[in-house]
Amino acid sequence: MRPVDEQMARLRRGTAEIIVEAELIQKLQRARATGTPLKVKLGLDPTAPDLHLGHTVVLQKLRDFQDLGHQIIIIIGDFTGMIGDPTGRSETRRPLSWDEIRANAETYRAQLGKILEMTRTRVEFNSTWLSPLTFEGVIRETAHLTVAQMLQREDFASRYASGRPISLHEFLYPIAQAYDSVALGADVELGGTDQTFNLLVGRDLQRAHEQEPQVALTVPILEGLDGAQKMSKSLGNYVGIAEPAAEMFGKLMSVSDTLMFRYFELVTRISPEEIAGLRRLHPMEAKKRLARIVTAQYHGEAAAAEAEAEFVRVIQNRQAPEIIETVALVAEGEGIPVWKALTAAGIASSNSEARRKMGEGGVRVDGERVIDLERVLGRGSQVVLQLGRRFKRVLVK
RNA sequence: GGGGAGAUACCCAAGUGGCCAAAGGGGGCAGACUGUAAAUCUGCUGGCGCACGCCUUCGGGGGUUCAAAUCCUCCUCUCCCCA
Repeated sequence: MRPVDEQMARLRRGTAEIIVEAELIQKLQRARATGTPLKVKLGLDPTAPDLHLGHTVVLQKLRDFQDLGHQIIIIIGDFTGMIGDPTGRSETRRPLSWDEIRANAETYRAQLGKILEMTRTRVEFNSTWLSPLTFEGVIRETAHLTVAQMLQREDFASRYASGRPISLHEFLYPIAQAYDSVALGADVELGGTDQTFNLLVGRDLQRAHEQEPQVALTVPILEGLDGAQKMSKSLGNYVGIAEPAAEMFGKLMSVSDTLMFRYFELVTRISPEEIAGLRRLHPMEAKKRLARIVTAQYHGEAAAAEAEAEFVRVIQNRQAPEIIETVALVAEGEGIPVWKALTAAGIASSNSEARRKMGEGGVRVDGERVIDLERVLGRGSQVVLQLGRRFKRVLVK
């Protein structure tokens, strides 16, 4: 195991907060002296198995621990998933079936492999120890925490203050997560800064069980493509790591200049010095580098290069994409009206929208703007339909 | 247990019998300008072969009325105050 100083240097990078840093140093020292790796835990929600760049921030930190020779443990929160981490919006979720959980876990495994070394990664389901907890057991655990403690959580406090509902079971989420730490005897738990409270409850509960409290290590929350809210699938402002290369590249190019450097910092492994250098480039060039690096990370260099070429072609040079999906449509009589073709090809979500967009000048047929609602695509014609950034090649039969 | 307030479209929020497919804002989409950035400006933002027409939508059911988001009634959910 590397010297503690060296380990700490790596672990501190890109970290938001380490609670308590001195304790982490102590743990590392002991681990090194006894040759016992630390147990480092990260919980994942089983309901949304599509990882996005937001997840990669914490996963890369987990990888750091792994590289430093520690035991990393992924907890699939199949049990806690039934509760749903309190966000104010989410209600109690529909419990997932075992098959769904298994399927999601497999999806995870495949995606996690892009960042972690899966052969050295322990994966656990928290239903293993949470399901057998009796009501009596739950009472015993909840008795260790107080309502005042729960209200320290910002989300609860603000909802309580503004009169929005807090379901009782929502209190149980942090407790269940904390119990995971107890069950594992975790030394460190990772999470985004929004997890700080939950991680701290873990410390409290471990103390109550006379375990050495875990160190809570948090990483910054990555802003989504909108640059404002946190990246999340439900907000639709995310870049999934399993997305096609071209899409990934395009999404990253649409990020704001400010956000771009945030992404350089949190999503790539580039050193601060290099990032400083990139600031001197034309922002567009720098952004292409970002898109290229990230895309290559998940799709390989070749695919990233191709994605960039496509970007230049379609977006910068305003040409039609290299590959456009072809849709065959059935003509009615002489042909099919453009607006109807737009809907049928799945470019517009309704006929009304298609007509509307035509009127607004947002529709092109073979690159030529078409506003006339009467315009018909004749039988046997083959054209490229375009609404904004959506392209489809249409074959009228 | 008692009293009060509330539930409106993706979100916030106005509307308290017809002029309401429902103000305004946010978000989103499209266009202009660009570097598919940001900022700005413009248009649109329930569906229907498009029709000052029809259908669906103001928490859910039932009712009053020529006409209901608006009135009555029951139900479900939420918040506040008192106990």
